[in-house]
Amino acid sequence: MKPDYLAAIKQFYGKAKRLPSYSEMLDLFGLSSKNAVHKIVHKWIEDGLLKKENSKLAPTGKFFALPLLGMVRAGQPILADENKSYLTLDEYLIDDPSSSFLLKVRGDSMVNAGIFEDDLVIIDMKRSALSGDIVLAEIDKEWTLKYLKKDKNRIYLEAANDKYPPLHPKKELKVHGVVMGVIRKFRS
Amino acid sequence: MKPDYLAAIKQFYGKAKRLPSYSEMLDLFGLSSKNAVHKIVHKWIEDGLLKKENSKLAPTGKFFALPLLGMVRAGQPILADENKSYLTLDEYLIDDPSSSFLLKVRGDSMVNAGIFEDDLVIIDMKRSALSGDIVLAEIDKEWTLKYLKKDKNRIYLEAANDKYPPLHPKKELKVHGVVMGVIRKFRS
DNA sequence: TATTCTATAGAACGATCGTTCACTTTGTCA
DNA sequence: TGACAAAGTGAACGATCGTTCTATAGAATA
Repeated sequence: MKPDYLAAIKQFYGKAKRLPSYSEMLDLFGLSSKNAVHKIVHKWIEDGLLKKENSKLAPTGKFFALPLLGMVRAGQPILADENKSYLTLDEYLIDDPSSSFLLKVRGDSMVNAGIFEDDLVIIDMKRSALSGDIVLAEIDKEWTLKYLKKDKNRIYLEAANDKYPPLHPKKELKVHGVVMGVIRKFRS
Repeated sequence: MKPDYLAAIKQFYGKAKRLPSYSEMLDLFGLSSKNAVHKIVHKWIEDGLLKKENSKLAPTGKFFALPLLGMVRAGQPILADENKSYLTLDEYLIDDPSSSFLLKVRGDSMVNAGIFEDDLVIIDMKRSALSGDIVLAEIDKEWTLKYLKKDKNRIYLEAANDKYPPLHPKKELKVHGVVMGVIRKFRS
């Protein structure tokens, strides 16, 4: 049974958020020669898992991203080598980390948009909101998650649930952020 | 206008997936003394953004994770300093990266579970599926995304859409993975 | 203006870095 | 069995690392 060096270094990166040095890999892999490590790393670089960037080791997307498969109806969903695609959820969903945050959803006003209670939505505070966007808004001092709509010259909010009527602001309507995406966990 | 060193290093990490060395920070920050960098980094360590791990620099969760806010009804959603919480989407959704992949959803058979066409679902191939889980299954050579149900001793599949009837396997039913979560992007 | 504080400069240091050499062991296949 | 390839050992190297020292410049304070 050969030791799985790749699993070991991935686990290290997962915990430390950095790659180990060669010396650390000696311990990690249970080896005693840096040359052995050097060869292993060299192979990973050739495989495109790692790369040398400014003469320092860094992971590529392939190293820690997940493969993305397409569903082929009535066939096995396979990721052909040619059009392989990998992505990390953070990169996929978050455009600007410095202006984004997550919000745990309360209420059922957006169920028709597929946003349920306890889902997490990613909010970008710097994005300019377009009509039709789902936004985090403050309408007459009340905060809520709704569709932003424009009717002639008036701006108002609309739920994605027939139970709730459209909301027209009496005094003011502030948009605090645009909902970029939603994530929901089924199992833990 | 003071240069925003933190933004610079975050941008570096976002691109390279590693922290820069002190020498690289010199360029990055436009400084010419490593001592200046050393003090800046020291401050970040004190603030809990970075940490020394095995005498090497590594980011903490606070460095790159997003703040998670709770929605307070009729109040501003605020993250109090005491119960601050940060998380990355990858860590939140992916339990075991080595046995997981993403699948782009086709069809509307799971709309009632809030899974729409073109959503991405995270599939874990090693999880054992429980009754009621959403699974990626192969039923009589056809691949599909459905609820896994158990009726007495028989196992079958059920859509989350009234349009579709339950599926009982004629010959075989293989579960290839459990749907751990779903993500949907509204804006790009 | 004089004083204090903070941020940066500049140089020096030992420690660790990754690379490379020659050599040995192990496993595979004809 | 013999030959070759793959994987690991062990030592040496210059380069770069992060730390620490003292010194200087500018802003803040009084």
